Amino acid sequence: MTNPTIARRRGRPPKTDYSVGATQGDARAALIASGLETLTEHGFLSAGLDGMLKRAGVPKGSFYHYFASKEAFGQAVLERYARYFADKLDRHLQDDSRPPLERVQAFVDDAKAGMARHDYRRGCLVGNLGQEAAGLPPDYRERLIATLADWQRRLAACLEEARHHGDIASDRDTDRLAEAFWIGWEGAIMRARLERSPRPIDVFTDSFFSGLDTQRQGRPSP
Amino acid sequence: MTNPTIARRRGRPPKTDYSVGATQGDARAALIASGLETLTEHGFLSAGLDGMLKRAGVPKGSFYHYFASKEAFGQAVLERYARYFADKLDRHLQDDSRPPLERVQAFVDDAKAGMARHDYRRGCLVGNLGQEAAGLPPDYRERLIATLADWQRRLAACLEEARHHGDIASDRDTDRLAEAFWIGWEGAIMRARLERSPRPIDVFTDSFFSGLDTQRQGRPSP
DNA sequence: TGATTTTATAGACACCTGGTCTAAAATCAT
DNA sequence: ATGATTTTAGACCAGGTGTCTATAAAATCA
Repeated sequence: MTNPTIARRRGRPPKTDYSVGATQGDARAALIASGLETLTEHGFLSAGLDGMLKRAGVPKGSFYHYFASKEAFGQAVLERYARYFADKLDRHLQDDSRPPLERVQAFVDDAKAGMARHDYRRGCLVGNLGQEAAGLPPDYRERLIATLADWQRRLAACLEEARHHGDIASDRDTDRLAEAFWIGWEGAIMRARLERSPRPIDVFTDSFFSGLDTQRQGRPSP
Repeated sequence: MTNPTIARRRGRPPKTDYSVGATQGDARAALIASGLETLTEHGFLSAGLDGMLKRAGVPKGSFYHYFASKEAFGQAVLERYARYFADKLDRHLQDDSRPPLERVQAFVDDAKAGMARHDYRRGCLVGNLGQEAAGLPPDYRERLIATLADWQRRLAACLEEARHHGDIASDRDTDRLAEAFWIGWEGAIMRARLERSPRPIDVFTDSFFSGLDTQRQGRPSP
């Protein structure tokens, strides 16, 4: 429990009590949680503040007390999403109780279950914002690129383990493989959402895994 | 040809000859061309009519003469894009002067050049709208799915040729390969736009081609 | 030719939504 | 009380979509 007799804070008390549930006492946290749901579903530009405020139970007037602007809010949400996702990745990819490639599959299954749980309405926030990048403030672009690079590093480390484990052909560049994974992943998430089906994710991951344990071949030359 | 014997109606005849690609006096064609540019860049929801009207040099009053609504306009643009893209696909994939897989690479190079020409600002309209599907009228979803299925058929036919040609392992399902291609393709286009670089497309296509000429292997079991 | 009918252009305007900001409310500290 | 601090209410304004009325253009009818 948090301190039972909370020292009453200065200032006007918040209208609603956020001490319930996961959003411990903080309208700001409630806003970010609400933003996560809305932004993964609708993206940034076409998402209205009103909906997120209502979902969080925070009055409109409060918004600019917690965030400088909608843009700043979006960045806060993105930051939180990146951390959440990186944690999920590590939880699976560093699970030493399984061989490396099984960990990757475990992550995929986890993500698939998450999409099904929300009826394929929510996508990847990075994918959503990436598609909107043209209309977003420039700092978003760097953040998105950096986030994908971060995920790529984490996956590459696991693939490198798999390579030493013999599950990936020794001449493959695991960093490039990880890069290819996230490129295709975003496409798969988008398509799964469009078709409201896990199939695109399966088709993509099957394709990815099937290309791992073979020596590199030539491609059609120009 | 257009129907030859039509009882001549009274009144000013409509300018319905929008078969000419150019914008010669045809406001409707100009609007769709303008919409193509804007929607491939910004998507549908966050694109304003005013910008497209201005770019087309057509006043607002004319817009609602040609289209019932922004939604109807978007569908017309999507339809045109789908045709344009399917034509480009066929032009490459049915080019009997080259072996099948080279045709695929030729298409990729064509698309890459197109992206570079527009400084990586424009993406794939299907990908853009797909990501926005949550906020779009329901008919869009079906259209988008159908369009991707159409592209998939065209590509699968070419891959099937490649299989008979010996460039794809005989036990591979070319339809599923084509499905995987378009899943990853949309991810690659999105990422290329984000990074303003052709690299994601290269990474993806390399990965795709390298997985073709090998027998199917097992994947990490569940 | 002039009247009539249909098509196309023109842009102002109504209406709504959405992001932003200022002033005030509600409480604690002195 | 007075002042400091935190939160909120609601006004404001910009921008978006869709509508409305007026007008020009192009063809046929009388």
